[in-house]
Amino acid sequence: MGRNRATLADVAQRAGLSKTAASMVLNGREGTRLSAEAHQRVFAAAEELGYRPNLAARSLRTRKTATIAFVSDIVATTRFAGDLIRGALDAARERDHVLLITETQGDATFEQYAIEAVLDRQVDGVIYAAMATRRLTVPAAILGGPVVLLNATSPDGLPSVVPDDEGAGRSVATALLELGHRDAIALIGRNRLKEDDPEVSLAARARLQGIRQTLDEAEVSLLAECFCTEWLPEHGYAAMRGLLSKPKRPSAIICMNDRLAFGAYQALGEAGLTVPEDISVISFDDDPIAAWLRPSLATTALPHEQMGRRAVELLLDGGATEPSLVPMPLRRRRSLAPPAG
Amino acid sequence: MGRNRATLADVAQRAGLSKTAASMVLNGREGTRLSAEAHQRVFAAAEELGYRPNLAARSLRTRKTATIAFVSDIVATTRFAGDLIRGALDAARERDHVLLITETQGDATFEQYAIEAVLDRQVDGVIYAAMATRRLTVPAAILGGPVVLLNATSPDGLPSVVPDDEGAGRSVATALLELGHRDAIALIGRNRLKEDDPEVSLAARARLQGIRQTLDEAEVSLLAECFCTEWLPEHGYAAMRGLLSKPKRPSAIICMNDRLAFGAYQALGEAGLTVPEDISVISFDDDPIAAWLRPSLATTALPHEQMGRRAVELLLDGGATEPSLVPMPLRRRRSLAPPAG
DNA sequence: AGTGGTCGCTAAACTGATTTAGCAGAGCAT
DNA sequence: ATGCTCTGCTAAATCAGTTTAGCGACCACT
Repeated sequence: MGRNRATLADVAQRAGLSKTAASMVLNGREGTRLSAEAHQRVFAAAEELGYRPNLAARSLRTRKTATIAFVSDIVATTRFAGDLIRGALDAARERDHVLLITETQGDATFEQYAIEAVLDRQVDGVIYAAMATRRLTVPAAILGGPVVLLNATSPDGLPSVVPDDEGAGRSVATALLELGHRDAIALIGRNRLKEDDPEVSLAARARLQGIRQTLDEAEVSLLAECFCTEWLPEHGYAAMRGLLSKPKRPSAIICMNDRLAFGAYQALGEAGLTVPEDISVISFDDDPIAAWLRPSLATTALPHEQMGRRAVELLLDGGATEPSLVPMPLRRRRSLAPPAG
Repeated sequence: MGRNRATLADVAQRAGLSKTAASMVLNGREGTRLSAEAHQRVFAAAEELGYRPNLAARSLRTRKTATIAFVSDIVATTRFAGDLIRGALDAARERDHVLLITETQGDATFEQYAIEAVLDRQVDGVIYAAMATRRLTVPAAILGGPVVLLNATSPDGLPSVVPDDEGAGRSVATALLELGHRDAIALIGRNRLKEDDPEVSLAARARLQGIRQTLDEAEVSLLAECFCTEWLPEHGYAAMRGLLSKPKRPSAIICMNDRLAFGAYQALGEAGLTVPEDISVISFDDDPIAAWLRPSLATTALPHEQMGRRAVELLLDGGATEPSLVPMPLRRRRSLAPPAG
């Protein structure tokens, strides 16, 4: 890989100058008194030789690698991981940095290994990412340098980037109120574990709080709240069937995420009910299936790409230490209508 | 990041030996004649100081970085990218390597930049990945070192890893034949562009070929073939409606991917038809939605994680130069049944 | 006694950059 | 002629490892 690349010494020699001179010219050092002609010669030589500095050598001296570690618990599970990475990648490229990616799989041994691997490579900073928004404690080993938490917060008061789930809760509730829904709004996806343990999820509690607050202000209370052990389609399906078996049929359903909503759609379809004429549905995440459903599902988007970007910006450009809340925009789609009759 | 780490010189000093001795002991060099006691002392000193070698310094000398570049066209678009990366990450970790990830976004400028960025960092090899299985030409710049194509092939005869789409086509057709489907099998997702231009897709042609071959051998011909401009749910929906409007109703549908199948499900649901009692459906990819659908969708899985793993193995351990075909296992699910009546 | 070999270890070179310290020559004033 | 400053540039140290070449002590053999 990249054998026989020209070195700085080659450039210097061709320009008839010292390595020192070449280095200074190429790095655009101010305050040096090299002649305009020397500049010319160095640039020309570098160009002709296709010179590119050896970053290993440079970072040995400067202790900068222009490399950021992206350490996450699980890369694969959700489609969103890719967006987080892509956003980070973009912002990193703009700053001439590159991303070293590792995965801990939530395993302490792997985490230890991952941290050592990136520290050994002298990364300039670490983005510690979680795939589900939650609270976590970062390993002490990485606290020696800049760290930003992505989709997570920590008790250490480290800079962090998280989605504004509470705001999303408010948007969702407001959207329904504006359409005239009031006393027949049901919620699918309550979950004690997610709501009560910040190390499992921060989203559940925040979303619920946003919804509650908005409804309270409008003096509306929920018709029903369904608990689900997981937020998967099958649970949404079961919850929706449960709701439909009750005497009072809801006019609108809020699902805690799009997969639950997908399950709810299935139950509604089987029951011969139409979205949104019979029942409106709104949800969270903006999973790709939301746009694919018929009718398309209104939801609040998790801005993963922006979050990844923001994390890199915080890491390299510095900035606020309080958690950086990224808004979750409401995607208005076909699944919303005023209540029937 | 990682300031005041102990250096090899520190270890050597504490052990009362030279840097040379310390280096040799820690690298487990054979043929050196250092005493057992010297070994002890070095290990002890390294342990006590928590010594970890500075990989920048090491790679300056050895020209090895234990780092692999993972260059892909698009990281985010599909959920599968994560699996590809995860597999690669796993295999890399097992070999004490780490992944440097960059994205070209299909843009020549970005690609140029990405390649330079990774070559500057002296990576030991490059995995050049495509998100849709296709043929491509790799930039000359990376040919100086080991390269493996992932989910792609190239005219240069570089080692590559691709899914066995033709085999998947055979599995799919065989599964239907075994259930007794014969003259009423329809296909959704023909697409001239994907089938004819290997730079767009290799999957479409291979899948089609596998299906055709198997059906031909059984002397069965397709009832209908629907062309779709894209492989998205809406196109599957439209195609399915088209099929249902014809006099002879199919007993089974093969969709070229799961998203098309999702659309087909929607159309079937609206038409009041039941899967699999009225019509069986089978497909390709094993997108997460396949398992979420009701009834769950039979499909052939794209083994992305295994592919990522295989790519790293090929790169580091060497191996066959002919394209490495990774089998696509058939996931038998609820959407299959013998033809009605 | 001289020679050769093995043992256990080290000094120094080397990798390719950055950075510090400083040198030669010109110009100017004293 | 001397001292001073400024200009334009360079030698050498440095970063933290790996690797080459070889040194001194000890032993065996002739």
